[in-house]
Amino acid sequence: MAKDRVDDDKFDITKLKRPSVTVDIIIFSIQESDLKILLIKRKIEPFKKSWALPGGFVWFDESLKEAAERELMEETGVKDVYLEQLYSFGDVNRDPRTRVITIAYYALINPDKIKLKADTDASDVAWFSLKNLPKLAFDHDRIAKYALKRLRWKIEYTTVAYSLLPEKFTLTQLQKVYEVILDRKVDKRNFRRKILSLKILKDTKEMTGDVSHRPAKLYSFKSKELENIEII
Amino acid sequence: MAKDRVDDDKFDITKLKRPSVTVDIIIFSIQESDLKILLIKRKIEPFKKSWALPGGFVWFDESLKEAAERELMEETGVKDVYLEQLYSFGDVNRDPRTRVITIAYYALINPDKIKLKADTDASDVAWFSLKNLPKLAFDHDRIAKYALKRLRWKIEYTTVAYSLLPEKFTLTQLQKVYEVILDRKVDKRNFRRKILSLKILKDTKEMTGDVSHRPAKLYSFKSKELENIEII
DNA sequence: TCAAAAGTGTTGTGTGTACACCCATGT
DNA sequence: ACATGGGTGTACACACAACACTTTTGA
Repeated sequence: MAKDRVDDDKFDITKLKRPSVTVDIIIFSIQESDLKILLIKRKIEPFKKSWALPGGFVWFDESLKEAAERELMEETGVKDVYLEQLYSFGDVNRDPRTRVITIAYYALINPDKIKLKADTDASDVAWFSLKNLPKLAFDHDRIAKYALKRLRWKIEYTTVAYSLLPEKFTLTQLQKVYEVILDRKVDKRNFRRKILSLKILKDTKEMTGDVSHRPAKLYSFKSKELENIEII
Repeated sequence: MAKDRVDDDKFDITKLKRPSVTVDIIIFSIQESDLKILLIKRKIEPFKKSWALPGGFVWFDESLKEAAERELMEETGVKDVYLEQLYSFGDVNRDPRTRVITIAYYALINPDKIKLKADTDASDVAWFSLKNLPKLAFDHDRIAKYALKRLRWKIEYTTVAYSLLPEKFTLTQLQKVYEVILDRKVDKRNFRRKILSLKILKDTKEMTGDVSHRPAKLYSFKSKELENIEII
């Protein structure tokens, strides 16, 4: 056993038969009070006409994160959004063509940026509610499920919620983000007391206008650094 | 942008210039009341004679986890231990030879299994305290640091501690696991009250013998399934 | 004046934290 | 008898959960 220890160094690493490496991205956003992800309809086999996560090969001269950023830009036209590595999936037969290992990322996009989706062809790119996903290509169901699990954790224990909201937002909007992601109602008074006690919000001194009910205060996050705090 | 969407399908994926893929493993165990990891001294360039994490190439016909299990077996002779994917590291120049993406795993080994290390050559495989790590090869410092962070989180919020202990253990041993990993003292009475209230331990009705002080009750975990509970 | 969302407090319950002494055993 | 780790309870502070009505605006 010990003798195999340096096996790696015995290979000519330029000749070894190598798996392919891709990145796939789960792009989350909140639209119509619902949590959605972006999917793409495949045009070729395998899984032709199935919906799949956006993704593609990692180039030889770009890092994993750069590959994910590039894919994100290609699919949505957005950049500088929250993007975090999720997990790597490497089962031998997850792609029927050949051995493909994928590094999954997830992105959070706020409504200000989403307008850009208009320039994609609506018939083969679409947002789907997580409550109503079609059967996805490859092992993408599993990946999407895992991403949702991570997002739920992340929103409870960090300040990522800012990535899903516009710069300025009301406490009710913030609460809705929590309710939609966690898929449960949250008590308004307790939520407000808790979130304000964390001192992570800044009162912008502005109010919502043009609403046919009482205007609400607008807040923004003091910091866009991701902080680890128990939020809810 | 949208037109690039199916770039992946335009490549002949058997010919694309591909990064190499390895797995590296951070193998944790508690020895001499200290948290240690297993390192290997490199015999060839680059980083010849530096200490590095055990690892090696992912074969074409094995999953990522199988590759990690194989490496673990090769280095330590153990199997059926706690093994979890940590993160994937893919900076372009992390290996000076060529493009190498590594999927890092971490393993937790209990003292019952560790005897096996004897059959490795002591001069090029060794356990190092995390408080006293040498400078590691490649980006392995960063990987080890990240693994420790994950382990700290994991032990606070799940029942993984069982993986670092023998089948039967005393409450003091369990507490020591927490203290060593979290690197802080824990109050004995509060710890015991908390851990017993979680109902995850079973009283084996046995006691430690042959100790020159009052014997202690031996406990075991009711379940070896990993449970997500706030432990401490 | 109505509809719609904004905003606001109190109380009970449970949980975390701080803290010190006696017990059982082997040498 | 002494050294060593095993084992136990209480009090206070704080956080969480449950719960309903008044306010402000536009239509």
